Amino acid sequence: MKPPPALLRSAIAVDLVVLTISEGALRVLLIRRGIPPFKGRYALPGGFVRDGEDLEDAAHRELQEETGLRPAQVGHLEQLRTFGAPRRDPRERVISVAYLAFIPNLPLPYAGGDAATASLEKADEFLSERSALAFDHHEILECGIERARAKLEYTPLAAAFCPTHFTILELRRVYEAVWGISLDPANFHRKVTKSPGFVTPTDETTTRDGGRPARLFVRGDAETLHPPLLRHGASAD
Amino acid sequence: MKPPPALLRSAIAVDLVVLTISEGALRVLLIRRGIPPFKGRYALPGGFVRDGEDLEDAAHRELQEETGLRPAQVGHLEQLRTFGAPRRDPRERVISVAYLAFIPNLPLPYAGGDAATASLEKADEFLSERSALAFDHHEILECGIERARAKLEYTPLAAAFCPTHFTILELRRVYEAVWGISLDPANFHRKVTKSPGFVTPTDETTTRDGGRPARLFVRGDAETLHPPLLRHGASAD
DNA sequence: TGAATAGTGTCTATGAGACAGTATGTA
DNA sequence: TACATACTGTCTCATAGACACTATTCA
Repeated sequence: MKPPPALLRSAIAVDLVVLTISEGALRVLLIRRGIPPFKGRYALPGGFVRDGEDLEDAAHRELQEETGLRPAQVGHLEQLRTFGAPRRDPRERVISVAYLAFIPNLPLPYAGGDAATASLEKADEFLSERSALAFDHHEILECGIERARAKLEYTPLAAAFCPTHFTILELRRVYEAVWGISLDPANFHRKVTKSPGFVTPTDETTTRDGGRPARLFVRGDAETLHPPLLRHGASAD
Repeated sequence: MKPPPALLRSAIAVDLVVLTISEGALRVLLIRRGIPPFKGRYALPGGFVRDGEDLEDAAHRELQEETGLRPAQVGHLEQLRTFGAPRRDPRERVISVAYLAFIPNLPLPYAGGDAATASLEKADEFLSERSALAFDHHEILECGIERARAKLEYTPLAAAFCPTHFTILELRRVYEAVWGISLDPANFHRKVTKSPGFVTPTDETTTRDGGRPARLFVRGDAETLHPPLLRHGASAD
């Protein structure tokens, strides 16, 4: 008789890929590690799940600890994937449930607590440098950005990067930053305003983007776009 | 000073949503539980991750234990989502990483070991009966089937339900079973054969589906379909 | 006035869907 | 021969993309 194989009992973490648009670029929230391993290296924010705490609650708690954002201020939060390779943390085995968050371009309320070293960095710089991040965080970041790019195709979640009232130009800038391409303003305008449930017009306008006053919209109630807004054929910038 | 909150240490499980097509219907592999809790109820196959074992390896191991299928015989395996609500298992907290598998319509080699009670059941029957499954397995099943339906739209993974050599009719039957609709044979044929990397023709034909001999195809090398094959407009059966 | 953006019109190319029609096997 | 399925042709409609054009603000 073989002895039964030892079952795993492990710590559970949540890691966060927090994305936002600022200065026309897709940015990701990173912290600089103050302790080994990977001391001084950038890493995704995250932490351990507590006894009795739901996974998504843990993600919201960590997000609030790092950014000060309460759940209602987060544009979108979804589970991304779970990373659990045996040696992904050199100290001990950790199963990490990664979450993906979209937040509007806000002045972050504070950078207190663990977050004294948190900053928003350009996503493409960390995508191209494979070993700039601690642990397996490069793989998690890749996974999160690819998910974000795909979600913009078939959901109206681009609006999660915008303030509650936004113009079509501001929405287009989200697509251009996330996909890294430029889109035709006229066709984009028609597509978005004609897509049922994508955006809802208000009777307000703004001139904050310059030029002729633009109508302000709020998020629609659709969960998916039919038909989708495909990046495939779009012209590279 | 508050005491630091207790961190979670927990068992890690993998649960499997194993889908296949047989007799024209989408079916899911279920086991009948022999022990409490939920004794006698249907459940998704699954088990605990071992010390030092990778998550995907654990999924393959469980799949082989339940079905006898070696990794190479599995059409497709991907991580689905992680379920970790505090009371999802009434005995103790378990974090379960769910996987989704597509397997061809094979006579399952054996039903030994844990799998003495395993069977392939019609998916839609268990989708509509919310409390027919143990634990939160109904939610996991819903998640898996929705993922499968979506994946057929923008990937060539329908072929993962087929034997290595298949006809366009057989591929269409996969779509019809998973989406629960009927598709126009002529348009489907053109769409699939013209979509780059979806299927690769061989020089063999078969008459196993009746009628004029049909060309046999093998899976192409594309990972995604451009443009996708959308279920949106398709006519309900 | 010119520069900038908003928003509409319109032409073309592409693909989906409906469905007719031809090809080639089995019973 | 009847039939079943394979596959192609063709028509119509919807949408994407290119791009011209008008509208409305600010400097």
